[in-house]
Amino acid sequence: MLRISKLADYAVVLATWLAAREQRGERHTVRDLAAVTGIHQPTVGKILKHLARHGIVDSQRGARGGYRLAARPEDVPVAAIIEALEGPIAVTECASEETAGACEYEGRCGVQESWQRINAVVGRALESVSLADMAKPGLSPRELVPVARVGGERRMARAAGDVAADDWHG
Amino acid sequence: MLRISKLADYAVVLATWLAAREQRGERHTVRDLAAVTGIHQPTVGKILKHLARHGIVDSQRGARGGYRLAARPEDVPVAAIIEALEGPIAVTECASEETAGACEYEGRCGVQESWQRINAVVGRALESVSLADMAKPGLSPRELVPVARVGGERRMARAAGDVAADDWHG
DNA sequence: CCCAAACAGGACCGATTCAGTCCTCTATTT
DNA sequence: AAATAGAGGACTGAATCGGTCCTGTTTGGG
Repeated sequence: MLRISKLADYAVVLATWLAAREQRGERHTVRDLAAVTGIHQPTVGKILKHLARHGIVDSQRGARGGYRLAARPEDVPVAAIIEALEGPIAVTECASEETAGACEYEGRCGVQESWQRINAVVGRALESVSLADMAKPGLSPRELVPVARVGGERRMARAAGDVAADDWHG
Repeated sequence: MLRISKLADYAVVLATWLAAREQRGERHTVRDLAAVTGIHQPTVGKILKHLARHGIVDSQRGARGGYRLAARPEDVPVAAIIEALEGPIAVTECASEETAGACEYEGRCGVQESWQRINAVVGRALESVSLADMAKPGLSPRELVPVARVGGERRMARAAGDVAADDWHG
């Protein structure tokens, strides 16, 4: 699967919603956000607390309090949202600096360095998409190029970059 | 985390090992592979059965049997190994065609299309790295470019593609 | 000054998923 | 025929995760 957690998924939805109506710095309460997104209120609360702790949203307590985005939507990469909920992005255990050394096969598996590079590619893909990008769908919905599999020819150079940078803002 | 399963991780290690000594089509038994990689024998067996069912390795039963890679290492993307163990790569539930429609928020979340594109980027990153790439570490270990986070400037165009295609085979 | 609104922080449990093992069957070689 | 080796699937213990709840603390309004 290589899937992000549900909480992180919800977090992106919530943050994108905030990004879409980031007007005059208005705050939105957990109750309101739960109502408009359909996500259960306690879960919304938990997620926003995480985002606030990581400086992605700005919170205010008390009556008339609530949350709003702490930065401009263009400046908040999706990767930051995911990391706020799940910690550093690491496709394998040995791919991140934090958990490197925890693998018992380290040193003799021979693929650690390769994983670190794959991880960098994935991380940058997520880093290259902002909340502003998430909020405006439908720009150049170009048909995705079919990809060769086992036994096929050498594969597309730059394919990842094409989608991440060109397609998106094309 | 955004992490692949341990089984998929082991699978890549095993397949890479096979790729590294793909000579004269020799076969390797589960016992031997377990011995050289340090992974427990039953686990190695389970993984190779999955890889065989997906046509990634070629198996032969009986005395003098064993496994070998079914294609040239350059033609086997890491993505194929992961998919053999975990199913289609899908960063979120709504990102893959198979499980699309299972999300109760579908239609009103507004980020489904964006996720599908992110998923395509990640999938291609994994598709662009072959077992041959995994087997030869150390080619152009260029320092990774630091990436701007929340509040930073607009980010690197083509970064993902640079790493996936250029750095790796550069 | 007090009450209500709203977030902060963390404990907690139930369910799901995953890793790992085992058993039986089939195929191949000697 | 016997030994070797994979095929296929069932099963279980553990770890993780999603979701809820409870108790503070802060803020604004009457």
